[in-house]
Amino acid sequence: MPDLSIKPAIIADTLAEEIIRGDLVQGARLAQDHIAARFQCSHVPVREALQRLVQMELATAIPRKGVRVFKLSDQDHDEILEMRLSLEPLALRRAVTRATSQDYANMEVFRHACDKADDAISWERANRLFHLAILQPCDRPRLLSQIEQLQRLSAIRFHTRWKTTWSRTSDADHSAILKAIKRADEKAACAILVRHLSRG
Amino acid sequence: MPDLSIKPAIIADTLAEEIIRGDLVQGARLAQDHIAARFQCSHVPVREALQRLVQMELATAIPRKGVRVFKLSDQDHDEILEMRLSLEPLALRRAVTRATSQDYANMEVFRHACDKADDAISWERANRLFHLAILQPCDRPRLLSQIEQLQRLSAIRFHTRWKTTWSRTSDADHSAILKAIKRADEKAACAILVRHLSRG
DNA sequence: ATCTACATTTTTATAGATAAAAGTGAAGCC
DNA sequence: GGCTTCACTTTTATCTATAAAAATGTAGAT
Repeated sequence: MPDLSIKPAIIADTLAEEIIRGDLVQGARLAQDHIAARFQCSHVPVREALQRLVQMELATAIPRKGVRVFKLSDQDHDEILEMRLSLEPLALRRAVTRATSQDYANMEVFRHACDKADDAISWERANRLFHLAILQPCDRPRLLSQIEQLQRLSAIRFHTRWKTTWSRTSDADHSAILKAIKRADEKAACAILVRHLSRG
Repeated sequence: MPDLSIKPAIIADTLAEEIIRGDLVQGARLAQDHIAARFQCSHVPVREALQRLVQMELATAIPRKGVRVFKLSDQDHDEILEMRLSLEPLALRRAVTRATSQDYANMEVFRHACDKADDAISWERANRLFHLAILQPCDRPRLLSQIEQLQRLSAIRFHTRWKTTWSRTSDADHSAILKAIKRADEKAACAILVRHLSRG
């Protein structure tokens, strides 16, 4: 969770969500003055916000030429998937052995939110939170935040591709993963997760 | 490679190296005015430089309280090693199948630099470049930069622990890895790398 | 009509000034 | 003596202004 007491954090947070959703089109220019006017501040905090977006890989900066919304190529997507397939099982194995009933409850919340979602945007958000929730108990902060970043990038792709054709479905994989986690079956949980992500 | 035409990049780059080497002690305060005076600029570019350090995980920021040099715990080290053991083989497998003779030559340069190094700092630098060089041909930019970050953090630990007791040695693992890469033996290359990293 | 050179405009990068929050320390009180 | 309060200092966060670089558009030449 970013700190929202500081302007750059607020601005970066807002823009990040818009980029993920596809409200800001890939390659679009992010001009300092324009954003400053929108958030009613000078462009100094905007510069810091843009830097945060660059660090999240949601934007690309070219010195003295400005920053643009990140363009996600097919090759980027392959790489991201590969990294997720490597890191998420790593986190999941640890999470399975450490999860408490409180953690289970938390996972269920987002599984439910996925199934109940009735538009692509809210489904994707819930999905992302679910996939993070099942890994949360792993107790590896930097592993989690790296995965979170990859999941955000995956979300961009989802929105650009299936935003319009999305339709509500109950996700069988999600419940299967949850069941495996609850019976502390790392092997099964990881296997299903890997299959689930590969289909993405 | 960071762009050095812009002040925040220059400042961040310099401070990063100092943090890695341990010149800046863990937990030490990074005050804007002080750094601004040192680099003869206002504190606006300093703020951006500090943000970059935070993004590299070389520093920790607390809003309205300032930023301090990152403190690396034993648990952090475990996590970093775990991630490296997961990501570096992933990169290495791809690198092995893609490496050209030009790449081999590049790897040799840094292997040599390691063996020739006669102080801990230059050895560590060469070592880091070697470990990156063997993965470079993988053609996965974000995987590489993530690994680079983890290697930087490993370097901090090296310097805090073995800076004083370091003595020159020829690294058998390094040449074994290179040989395996040159005969396109992914399995062996990964196995040696994993063992090599685990001994840390 | 197209290209080049130059002037104009726009945008980024940095400086300097100001506001606001946090830290510091001394005086007074229990 | 130790604790609290309040003024003072320091430091962070933000704004406004300026410098510098890039983009844009126009006029003139071929």
